[in-house]
Amino acid sequence: MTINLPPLSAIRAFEAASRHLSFTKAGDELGLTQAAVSYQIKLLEEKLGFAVFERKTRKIDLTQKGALLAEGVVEAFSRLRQTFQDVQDADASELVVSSNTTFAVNWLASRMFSFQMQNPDIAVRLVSYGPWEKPKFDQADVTISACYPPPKGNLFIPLIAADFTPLVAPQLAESIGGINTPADLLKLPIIDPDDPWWRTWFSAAGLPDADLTKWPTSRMGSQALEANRAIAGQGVAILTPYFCRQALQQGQLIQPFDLVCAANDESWALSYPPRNKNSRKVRLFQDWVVSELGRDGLHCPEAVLIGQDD
Amino acid sequence: MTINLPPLSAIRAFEAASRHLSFTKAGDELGLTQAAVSYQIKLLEEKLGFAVFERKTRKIDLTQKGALLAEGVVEAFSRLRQTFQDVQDADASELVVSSNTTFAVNWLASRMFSFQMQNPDIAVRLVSYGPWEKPKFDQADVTISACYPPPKGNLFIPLIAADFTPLVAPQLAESIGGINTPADLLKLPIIDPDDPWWRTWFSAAGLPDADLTKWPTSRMGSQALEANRAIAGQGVAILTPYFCRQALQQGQLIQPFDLVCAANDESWALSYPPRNKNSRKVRLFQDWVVSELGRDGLHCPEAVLIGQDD
DNA sequence: ATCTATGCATAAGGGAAATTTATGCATGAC
DNA sequence: GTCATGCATAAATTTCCCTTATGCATAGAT
Repeated sequence: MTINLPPLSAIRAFEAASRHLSFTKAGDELGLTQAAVSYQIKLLEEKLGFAVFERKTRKIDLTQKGALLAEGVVEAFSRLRQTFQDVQDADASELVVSSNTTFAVNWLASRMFSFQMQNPDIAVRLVSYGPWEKPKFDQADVTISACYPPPKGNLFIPLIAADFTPLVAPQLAESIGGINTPADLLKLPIIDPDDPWWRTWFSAAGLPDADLTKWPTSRMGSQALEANRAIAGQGVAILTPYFCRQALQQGQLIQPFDLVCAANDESWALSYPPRNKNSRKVRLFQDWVVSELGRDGLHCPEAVLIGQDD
Repeated sequence: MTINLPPLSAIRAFEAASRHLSFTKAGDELGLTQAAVSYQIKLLEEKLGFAVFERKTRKIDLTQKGALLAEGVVEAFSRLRQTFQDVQDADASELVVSSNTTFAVNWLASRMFSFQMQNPDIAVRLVSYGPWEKPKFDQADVTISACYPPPKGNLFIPLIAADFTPLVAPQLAESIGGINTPADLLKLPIIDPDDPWWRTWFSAAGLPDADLTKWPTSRMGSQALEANRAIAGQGVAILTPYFCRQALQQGQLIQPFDLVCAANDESWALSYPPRNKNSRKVRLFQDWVVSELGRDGLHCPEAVLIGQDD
């Protein structure tokens, strides 16, 4: 099955030289000197044991065997180039974005249209993952994640601080005569009481021992679903205010306390493997995300290299 | 026309890895370590901007794009291998021998059959060149020449000293009452009087001023033709005794004088370009020539490298 | 005929890139 | 839990590829 080929650089030089019938022109095409091509051809002839070019003065011709070789070699390289071209074209035209559901629903979904209008040559495929899945950093061109640090070596841009505070529908707050102290919250149904954010927030609010066990476990899996239940008046949820701007502005939800906690490691961030550093589609997407955030008054730091693995 | 391909060594590693779905096995096939393949694949992915393999535990799979690439790349390499295989097979099975006419007629012709019997897989093409042509060292696998030194770098085996002495048909010698002194030769027609060998020989025989101009110029071009004329009694020729062994043994020719001159640079020799150093067919031919000469009691020195150009 | 420009060959030297060695890590099998 | 397998990674080394600087031959021009 496996015949030993001569050195591939020699074959490549031969391929170009056989098309141009000139070492000098072949060198130009390959970005090499004439001497380099001459060297490679000689090497090839050495390996093969026969001449592939006849050296005339100021021109070269393929020998008979050289011509036979050239035919197959040129075709093989043509096939190679075509293959890479095709796949690279396909790659350039499809952007796979992996995002956790929260970000996808609260942020991406409503804005993606603008990206697609700006970049009609790029097809976007959005792959979201739930809160119990790990982001598939390696299967997407770019990933938006929280909680999980990207693999070492990835490029990383913090987007949005994952801060949180209880939010509640105004009618529900009224139903207990208004919410004045953190303890008042415990009079209401707690949406997703297992979310560790609750414990963090109650501790910061001076109630480290708040009993959160009396409500049934029901992790929703995304802030979008929790927010919907809160808006529907089914309970009080712990949410990131930025994602609920609209509901807050429109009065569907209110924020009873100024106390907003921030998760340390759990900011939303955009990241991608280093091989995409120069990828056009990834750059376009990153720039678009950053500019969208800018329109909300949020400014993102530069991309940094992740130095440590999880 | 010319798309930049990723590094060819990376493509080669990918080709093997995509067939084996294993870096380790690909390394084995290519004669590399697993680490080298891993490195090359990573390099390729870096250049392309997307992954070609999905790393699972203890196995790898092609990604979607990787699979597209693999198809074309494997085919292209298959084409390359086939091409080189075919041409190398063709090369191995045809031996082109360039020889001057003298050696071809006097020596090769009658013996070539034995070589072909010993090596039925090798087709021999004999290209002879006349005395006024230069040997085409570069167009033959192996060249047998005299007078012209092979190009620098060629391998070179002296075969037969080009010595010479006048030979004549016995009847012709009788016709002038026998040949007793070198001057007697001048009473007979001189075949090919322009051959510089005559001047050399007459000088050595004490007649540096022998007048050779009275016979018409007629360079025959090969000892075979001159020998035939001598045998036919048309004159006296200056010939290499080794090539006329048969005629001398059978009494068709006689050698009037023991004086045999040797040409310095003009021995017959076998030579070939250095790229054929390890060529099977050339080695077989060289060994056969040497052994044939050995049967005539002649022993050849080792091959030497030509250090100076003509 | 002489001169010039063009194109390939060659030698020496430098340097980038490929490869190896020596690890580490994850996981599937026992 | 332990071992074996297979890929990843870092550092060091080596290979060999390429360039620079020449030489040489000759076709074409004057």
